[in-house]
Amino acid sequence: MIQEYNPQKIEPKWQKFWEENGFYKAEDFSKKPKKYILIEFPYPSGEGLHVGHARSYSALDAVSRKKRMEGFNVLFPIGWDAFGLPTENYAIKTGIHPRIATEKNVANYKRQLKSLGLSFDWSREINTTDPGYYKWTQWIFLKLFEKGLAYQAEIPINFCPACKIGLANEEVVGGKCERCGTEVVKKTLKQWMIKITKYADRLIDDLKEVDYPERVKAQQINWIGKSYGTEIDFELENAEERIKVFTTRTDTLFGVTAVVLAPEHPLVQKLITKENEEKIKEYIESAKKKSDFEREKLEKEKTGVFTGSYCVNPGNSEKVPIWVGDYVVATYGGGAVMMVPAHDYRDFDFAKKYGLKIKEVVSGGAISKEAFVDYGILINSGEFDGLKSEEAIEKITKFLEKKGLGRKTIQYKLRDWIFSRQHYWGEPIPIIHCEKCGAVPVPEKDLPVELPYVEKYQPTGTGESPLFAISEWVNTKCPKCQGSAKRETDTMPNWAGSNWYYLRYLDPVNDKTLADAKKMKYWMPIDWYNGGMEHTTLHLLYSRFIYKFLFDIGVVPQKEPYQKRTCHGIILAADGRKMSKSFGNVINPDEIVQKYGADTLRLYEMFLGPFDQAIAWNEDGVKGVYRFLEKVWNLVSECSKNKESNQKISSAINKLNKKIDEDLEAIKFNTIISSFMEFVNLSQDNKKEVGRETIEKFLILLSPFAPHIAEELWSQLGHKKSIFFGKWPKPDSKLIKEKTITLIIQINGKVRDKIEVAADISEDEAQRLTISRENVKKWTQGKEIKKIIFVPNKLINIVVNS
RNA sequence: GCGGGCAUGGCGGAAUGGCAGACGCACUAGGUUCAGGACCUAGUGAGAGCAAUCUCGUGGAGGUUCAACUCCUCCUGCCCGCACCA
Repeated sequence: MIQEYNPQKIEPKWQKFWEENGFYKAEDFSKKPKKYILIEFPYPSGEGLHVGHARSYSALDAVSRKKRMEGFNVLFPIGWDAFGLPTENYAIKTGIHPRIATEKNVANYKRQLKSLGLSFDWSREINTTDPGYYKWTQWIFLKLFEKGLAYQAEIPINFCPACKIGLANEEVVGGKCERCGTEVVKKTLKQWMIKITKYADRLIDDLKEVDYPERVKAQQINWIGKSYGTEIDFELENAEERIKVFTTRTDTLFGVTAVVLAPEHPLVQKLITKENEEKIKEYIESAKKKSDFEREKLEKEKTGVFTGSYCVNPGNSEKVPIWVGDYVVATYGGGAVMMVPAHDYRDFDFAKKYGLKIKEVVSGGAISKEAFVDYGILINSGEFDGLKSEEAIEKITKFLEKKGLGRKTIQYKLRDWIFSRQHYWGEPIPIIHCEKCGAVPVPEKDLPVELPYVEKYQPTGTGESPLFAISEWVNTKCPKCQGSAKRETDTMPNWAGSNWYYLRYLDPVNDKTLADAKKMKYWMPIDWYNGGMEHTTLHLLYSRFIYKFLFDIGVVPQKEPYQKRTCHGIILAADGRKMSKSFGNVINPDEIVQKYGADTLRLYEMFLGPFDQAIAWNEDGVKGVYRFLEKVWNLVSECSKNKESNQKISSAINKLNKKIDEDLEAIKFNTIISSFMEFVNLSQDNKKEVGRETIEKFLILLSPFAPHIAEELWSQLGHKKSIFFGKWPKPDSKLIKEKTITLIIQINGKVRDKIEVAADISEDEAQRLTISRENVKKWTQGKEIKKIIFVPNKLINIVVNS
């Protein structure tokens, strides 16, 4: 059997063998306990698989393989999130139809994934662009519509002038389009919106029930941005309407010296007085032209204009001027704030700039210099003087409630989800617009509304979807009145398909329902979901919301889809930058597989460093792992004829066994790989003492991580059945215990000596041995021994006077 | 500003409060080789010493403890997310 380790030869052989024998098929309703292990399905881009994909897939593949060997019925599926902009942009550039491009890219990804020996259940492969799939994406939309959670609104949206598309807030990064980097502008369009805000509280509260990393929970909570406060009504001097402001600092009500409205506030037009009219209209126009990003850039330079009108402070009935300022966010808290310059930094700046009054109402600061924003004792606040801020908030709110001019309320930063995209390559929104009946849902029996296959999928440039130009598709009949009507031409964002894809894996070809209820009951929830940190406030939040909605309408069995979430760190190029074509620093996994083999790539990616940490690629490190596999190969050939292991080796293999069990649950793949290396190093130094049984156990332990070499050596050892039919061993704690240990001797906590002693040495015996040592005497001579601390199996510490 | 996290050799990193630097890379010396590479052996935190051994050492300053990379307080620097959110 001695031949050289040649991964190129053995890997394709076993990949074929595993696939042909259906090793990875998950069995519905199996009596074995189930494990649903999920990776975020990839977007099949033209660039091909990234080594970052390989990192998380290899790790979760190891988890899946190990769980199977432990007797679980494992579902580890794969599919394609294929709708969306990158493919459409690629198609526009190259003239290749997005459908063709997708097919090509999927085929390439598939080849690459298979070359890594990942144990996906390919029989459940899904693709979000299949009509049979997006039928159910559309069905979910109809349900949202039916329950009043999908609605249309004429709103100013973020618009990318390059992609010619509306963007959700989440897709705007630093004022720029997430995809192409162009500066985003405002444009008012009629958009489909989804009421995710209705689920804000539950999205926060139910985080208690799931096992997510702390930072993921914190980020979601922060994103939803729940804050408790008071809504206060400021009555107008000359009109019926009231200006409603939101504040968390109700205690500062008596310090209000102006009310500031966002330029978009609906009352602005009404409040403009004749003498100020021109100035204000000009100001509002210029504010509207500015993008959000520009507004943010000018953060320090606050601008505004006085409307000429006044309102009344409900606390002290003072007359308060009304201003317009673009630092007030239109979409939060009603787009109006009460300005308290003495106790808010922003208001302080604004008041200084325009010479507004600064009135101190909370003592403790030096308001002539800067705003005092901490809590304190109230002053200049009439009957509330002397109260602490906390009490004052309560009492002033009650006071306002009595007068009908204020109430406790809660505000969220989270906004409703803009669900329309003016693009071709997405799921058509299943709505028909009828002049008589309005927006009419496409009847369920007519789903899917198929995306027409056309030659012209370029953006129209007017902000309309390319579908708008396809008249034979657009013109249809109203399902209600049979009159002529037009189809909705916007498509869904690509989050739509990924909202629920994990359910489709359970029942990928069902055309009666999105997935059979019994199957969902068997498989859900997902036991372990790994993905990128960048999806925390996007896909992860959206899909939790959709799952909750599906739960509410009785489709899915629980409130939360993902029991445990982990996040992988991204892989950077060797130069520490992001891997990017433009930097020319991209590592293609194909090259590594060709040069070193899939097992090397898999182990290296796990060995790199902590799984959740961003880390730079290092080709020299790859070589180190390859050397390790060569050592494994040689070790197995050399030790296969040995009979039994000595005590040291059998202790080591059991320790390794235990270490893998523990570290896998703790997501510490890097230390698992180093433990394998340690064991091999030890075995190399004790070749004659490594018995056949130990070698076989070692191969079983290695098999989830480096499946090809393990399977090959297993078969070379004469086994007829695959190593993956082998049972995962349990560490034997009796064997782990060594007969002798190295007892550390400390004097005053410093290591001064070591002795080999029996592992079960008694405290008295250890003391006796220790005290008689020359090295110890040297340190204790002439000193009083105050205390001796004995830690069994570890150390003895002698405390002396210093 | 708010939230989350991190700081350990030349590098990536390891250490249930109990031998700091496992494992890998790089490097040095020797062996092997026609050569390059690969491989084998030994060494590799800093300083002192022929050596045994000793001193210092986990961003900084304190504290708790017989014992601190680990726990607590403060500070500094860096990374990630959010951000004129009232």
